[in-house]
Amino acid sequence: MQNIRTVTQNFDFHTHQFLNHISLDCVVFGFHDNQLKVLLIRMKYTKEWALPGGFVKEDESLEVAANRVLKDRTGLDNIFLKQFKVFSEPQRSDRNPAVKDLIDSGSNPDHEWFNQRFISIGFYALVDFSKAEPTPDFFSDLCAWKTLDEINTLILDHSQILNKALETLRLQLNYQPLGYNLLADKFTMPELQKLYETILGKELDRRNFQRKMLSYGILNKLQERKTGGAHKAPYLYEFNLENYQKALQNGLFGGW
Amino acid sequence: MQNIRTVTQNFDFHTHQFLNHISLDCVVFGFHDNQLKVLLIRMKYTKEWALPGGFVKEDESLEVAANRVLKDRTGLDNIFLKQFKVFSEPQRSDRNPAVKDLIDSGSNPDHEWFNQRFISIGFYALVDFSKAEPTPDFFSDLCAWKTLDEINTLILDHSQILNKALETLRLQLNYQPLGYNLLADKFTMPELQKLYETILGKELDRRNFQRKMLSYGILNKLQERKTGGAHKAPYLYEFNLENYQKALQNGLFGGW
DNA sequence: ATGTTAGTGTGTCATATTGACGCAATGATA
DNA sequence: TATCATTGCGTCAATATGACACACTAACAT
Repeated sequence: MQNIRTVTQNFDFHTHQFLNHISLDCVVFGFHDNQLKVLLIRMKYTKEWALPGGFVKEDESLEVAANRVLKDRTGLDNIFLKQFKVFSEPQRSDRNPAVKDLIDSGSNPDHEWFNQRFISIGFYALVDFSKAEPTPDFFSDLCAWKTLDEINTLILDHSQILNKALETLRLQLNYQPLGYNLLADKFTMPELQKLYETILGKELDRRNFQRKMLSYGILNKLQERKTGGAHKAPYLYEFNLENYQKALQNGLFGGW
Repeated sequence: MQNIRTVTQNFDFHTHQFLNHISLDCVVFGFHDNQLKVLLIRMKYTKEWALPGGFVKEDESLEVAANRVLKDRTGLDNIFLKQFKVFSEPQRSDRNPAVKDLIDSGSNPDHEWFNQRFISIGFYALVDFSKAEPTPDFFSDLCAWKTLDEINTLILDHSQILNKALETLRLQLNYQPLGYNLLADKFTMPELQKLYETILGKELDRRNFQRKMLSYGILNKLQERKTGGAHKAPYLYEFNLENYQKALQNGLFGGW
């Protein structure tokens, strides 16, 4: 019987042609002022904006690593997180020439590391805007929420990652509930609708939205109303956690 | 102004605590005899069954690597491929004790490599069963199609990967067309329906299925009928490629 | 205090979609 | 030529959807 030595003796493990660098990038969504926001960091040296991210330790799963990164960036635990795509184009780590010069200059011993191709796992996260405390990391001097239209160029392929995250979120809206992780505990129907509209990028009929949303059975209507607004006080709702979880598992149906 | 050297001087790049091993695993689906089949390989040394997979070269994207792997396994180019999840649990590379002994024995210099945790990107692929030529790789002595109920234990967490692929496929069925990559050029409505039923794991009403499928406008009905069966000869259909592509892009609606 | 205004709660109605089923036609087999 | 399982094509009630009407109310300006 041949042993594993025989089997593998011709296989070229040790040339390092298969040693890849892994990172993860997080698209962190929050909802505030009836607007969808994304958490970004600004690089210390180049002042470019980027998605928060990090590396994966050898004893961590990606999910654990992403949670660690987001705990660092927001102070929050148990964030709603989902892998959505891996980005691995060989050119994805190519910087624009000006930035590359900056990095290569100063006889920096780490520029080799920086110029490697990283295979990056994209996560999107949904967090309660009001509870997050944006905190920069080792490479950045700023961490802040940005609305989508405030975001111009991002580092590397991060714009592409952001767009894909949005696209994924839009798709998921069609077969799973959303809102629990983005809204306060109590919220109004118009607030929930605005959230949906912002993500979908289109307006929805107020009355039909309510009908459909209620039909899912994931909301508890409260007696309380939200006062202080300039108009008729809307009722407050909360999610029915039990049914919400079930709906996450089993899926909803009907698109928007 | 601080330069990048200052920025990174305290960051521990070089401990290798961030050097991960990457692999990819493919769940290759085919359809034959009205049954869904999955392509598996059998390991030379341990005789365990596994999903076909491979490593990613430093100048390849994941997609290119997966195409390379599948070209090797099936002889086919331009296979329909989709990432669906990354598997990264630290224990995922732990083998069962008996197998581990086999691998560690024989003073095999590569057993360290084999016992590493690999972060593996899961792909699923849809291929025309009749055109694929299953071919084992360097580590395997057999490559063959298996129906789902013929599959028992797979190596490592490959069963989990397979299940997740199936689950993903089921979900995708709700918002994108399927069939072009799995069926022959011409096919009958009952064949298409069987495909859907097999993936969903439940039966569908023949007449309602046809109505819904036709409503998508992705089929061309041919004048030809399929003879040879023991009963009334069903019409043949082909996919309307233009509309099929559009539907892939824009999505369908309504679930099963 | 009163009217205005914009946002809210609730309901209606025509139309489209869905699920469940009927029935005649057909092609190999007995 | 009869049988039988399967196919093509259709019906109908129930349900879901999209578009819209109308009354209500909290804050604000006058």
